[in-house]
Amino acid sequence: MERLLQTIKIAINEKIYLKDPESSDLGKRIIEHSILMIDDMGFESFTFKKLGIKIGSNESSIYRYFENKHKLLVYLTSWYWGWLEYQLVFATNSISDPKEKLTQAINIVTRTIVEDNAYSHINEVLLNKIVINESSKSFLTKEVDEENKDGYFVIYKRMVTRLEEMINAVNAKYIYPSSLASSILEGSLHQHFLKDHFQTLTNCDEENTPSKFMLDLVFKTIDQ
Amino acid sequence: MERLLQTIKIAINEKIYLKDPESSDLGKRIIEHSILMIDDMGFESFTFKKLGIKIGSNESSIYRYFENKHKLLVYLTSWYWGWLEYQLVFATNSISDPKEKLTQAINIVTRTIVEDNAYSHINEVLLNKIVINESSKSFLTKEVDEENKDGYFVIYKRMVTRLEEMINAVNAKYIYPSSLASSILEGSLHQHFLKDHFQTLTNCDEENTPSKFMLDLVFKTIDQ
DNA sequence: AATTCATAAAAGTAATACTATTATATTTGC
DNA sequence: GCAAATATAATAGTATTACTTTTATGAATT
Repeated sequence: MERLLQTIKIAINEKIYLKDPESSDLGKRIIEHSILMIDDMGFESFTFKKLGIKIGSNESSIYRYFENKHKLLVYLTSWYWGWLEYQLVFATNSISDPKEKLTQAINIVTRTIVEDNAYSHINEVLLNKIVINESSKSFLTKEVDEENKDGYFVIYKRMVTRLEEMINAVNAKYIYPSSLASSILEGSLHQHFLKDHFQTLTNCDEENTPSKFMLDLVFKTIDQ
Repeated sequence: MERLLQTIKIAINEKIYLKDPESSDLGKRIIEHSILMIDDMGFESFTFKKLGIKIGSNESSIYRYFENKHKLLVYLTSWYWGWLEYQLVFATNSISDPKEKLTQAINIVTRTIVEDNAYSHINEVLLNKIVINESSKSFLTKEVDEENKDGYFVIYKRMVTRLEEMINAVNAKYIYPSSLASSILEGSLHQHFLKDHFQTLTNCDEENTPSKFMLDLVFKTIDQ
């Protein structure tokens, strides 16, 4: 993406980490290799001990950055949504026609991520895969209400609100704008998952992308 | 529900368990109390050791029924979908008008579950809560393809196919019937979750139910 | 040169997720 | 009615996880 992004830091709620991983070389290596390892072995098998061995550091040093692996997952997904939000705003800001704006927004948030080298230590393609496969686990917990109160999910919620406002701008009479907005995000992640693992449960593939499915669904729903 | 259900056993793929929990009193207590405990403490905190203590049995005895707690979760969700499938077929079988049939189907699969005493040891209300809060964890794993090949998710897939066929019967020209069908199931679980934890991300509540949202979405999408 | 700070190393703890072995109680088949 | 088979319970043990604590070391700062 734009060079501009290289100078912009995605602001993550400070409660999620103990020490900002962007503030040191070790912190960046934690982020870089946790993405590679979670993608490779899945969140359940991933441990701080294994990560420590991989980055030639000690388990206890990683614990100075994140209380536990759940918080690391919350951090990674927050970063992803922050990164995507930036692209959403950047790409839609100058569009005045509400339909065109919403179309572009849906394209951005539902597309398959391709290489982006704005942040050298973060592989956005793999991070997108992690969001598809693991991010539900960040909020499907008994602690969700408490963590929500502490602002762990603000960026995600802001994304939904942005989409909701764009839906409203197209059709102010539609009575489920936030349900539709949240469905665009979760639904497209789910269709991406299905196309990789349950092809019989989706019509989405390389040609009929989740983006096309969602655009068709959204505009038929609100545009009448 | 109907008494009929009391005599019908929901058939679960035998690979999911080591010994059929329906075949013994201990097995039924395992199912009964695992539902109560997973609802109460969440899947992460739930262990076979704690379950053993609760039912006055031993951890090792539970391991003779299920290899691990993941398989127990797959069993519980499969049972739920089998139970819901039965209600879906029962309630829509005699309807000939395609639109009315699909309407009824969506109502059944998206509604809030209320008490049902057909199976004395299974609390369907709590099981529905578990499906909302935990069932994604049954397929968001590194083993999903292997388990899918072994038929762990057949009942769920059959449900999606049934909905897909009903969508086709209303509009054979719609090109995303299975994506829409899978979105009805996952999307409604997600809206139920949001209404309990993230009210700002949904318009659904007791009045504007997920069923109404889904009916509106589906018919606007395919009915034109 | 002294202090502080970040990281590393090592050791320890409680719990988890099992497995294995043996004992006991119950059921069933002849 | 008894032996054999089966189910369950009890006990103990293992490797790993998810941490915490303490101490050491080196690097940067004052």
